[in-house]
Amino acid sequence: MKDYIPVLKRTKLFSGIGGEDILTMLSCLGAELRTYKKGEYVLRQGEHLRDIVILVEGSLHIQKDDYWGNRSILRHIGVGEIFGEAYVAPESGALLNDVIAVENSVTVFFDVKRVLTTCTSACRFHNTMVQNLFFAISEKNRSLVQKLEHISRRTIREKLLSYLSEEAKKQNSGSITIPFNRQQLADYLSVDRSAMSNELCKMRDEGLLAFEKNRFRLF
Amino acid sequence: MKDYIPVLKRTKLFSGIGGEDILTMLSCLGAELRTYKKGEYVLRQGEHLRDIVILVEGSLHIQKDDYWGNRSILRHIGVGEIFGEAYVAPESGALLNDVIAVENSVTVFFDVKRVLTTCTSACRFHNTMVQNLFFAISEKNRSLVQKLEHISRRTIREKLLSYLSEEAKKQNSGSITIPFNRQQLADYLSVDRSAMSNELCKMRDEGLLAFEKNRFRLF
DNA sequence: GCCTTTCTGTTGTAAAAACAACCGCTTTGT
DNA sequence: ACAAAGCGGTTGTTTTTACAACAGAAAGGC
Repeated sequence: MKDYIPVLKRTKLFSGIGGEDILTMLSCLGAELRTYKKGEYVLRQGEHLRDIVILVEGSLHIQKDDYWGNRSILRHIGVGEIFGEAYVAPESGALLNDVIAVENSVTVFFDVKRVLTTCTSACRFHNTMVQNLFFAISEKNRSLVQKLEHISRRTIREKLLSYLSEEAKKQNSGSITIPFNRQQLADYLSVDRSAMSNELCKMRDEGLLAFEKNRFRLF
Repeated sequence: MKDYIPVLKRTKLFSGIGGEDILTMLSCLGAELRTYKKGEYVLRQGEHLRDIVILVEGSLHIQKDDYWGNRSILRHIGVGEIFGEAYVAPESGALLNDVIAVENSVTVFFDVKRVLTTCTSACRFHNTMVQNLFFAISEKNRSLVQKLEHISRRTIREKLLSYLSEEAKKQNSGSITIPFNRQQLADYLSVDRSAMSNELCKMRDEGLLAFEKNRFRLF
């Protein structure tokens, strides 16, 4: 667990809390390290979640497969990101999505309800943590709205441009790397892969962008 | 302001707080009542928000119009619902959407940062309120995910069924009333109104559902 | 009551997406 | 090194959607 303190320190959840204190809190909160091989499930749709999870190594996809095997990718989780916060509230029902390891990954689980429900004076970081949680989920909320904006576009081209230009803004560069291959990007944008591939090549031929694998450059 | 205490008391934000205490808190937080006529803007895209807002009368739409006048409705806000929570975090940027009064409406604005940033021992409800805020935004997060699920469907029919059946589940009945007219529903689901109208009638003819105005019954 | 505006459904056409099948290249595993 | 699996691009066909234009019904204003 100690190895990951530097990562944890940089997460939104532990913002403003020192490394020493994090270690104390983790044990107090019953933190648990779990490892996954590529392709393994971290969480499954329908489960009830009692913990909040931080990814400390690897990468994950939050996704959903329907009856016919059509996959929809809700979001990509990178190192240092939190997930599961939306299901910590008492009335929140079962998980709506699967969480799956895209590569070998390591997570930290811990029972955030202890923070939320125990006497608030028990630990001086309770308040900080609740507030951090609030900011984290607030940010996730805004990013979901932005994803809705991409998906709401009517054509594949518009969806691509909406997504790629937001990534460019986030990464502060016209040259970006995305965490998806073609199929995954299509599943993320809810379009057909071949149609999307086609559109990408048209856009490239028109001089709108260039790409190689998962690196894109916008002009 | 007093007139709306019963409404406020039933909101998620003041859950677990008595009417008397709410009144005290409101003045302490600089709560402000604002009224809007049908069609007026409550908030505008690009603004920076310092307050959290509760709708106590009427109804609102959170929406966005692009350069060409295409409207996209993000969500409908009913009496007792909170909005703006996602923009209270310090690093959250400008508002991504407009908020507009669908009918004559009344809101309560108040500076929630006072709760989040002042010494937490100043008021015994600070912690309750931060926690309530957290649960509220957590629920909104889940509902955004569900909306993404509707929009992610590939055909208009699937989008309609996804949306309507979720409403039926929420309203716990096969017979539901939606807060949208046809154009608004189309803007909510990001499809063309006439195509949607067409599809609805086809579905009716096939015996999948029945409707009259904004009332729908699923079979 | 009458006029105007808004709302909903209808139709036809053009554009776009989904779907399916296939190919060559790369990566992976043994 | 070889076979198998995965990935990305291409093409043709079918389905679906967007778009535009219009008409009748309903609602709202004066």
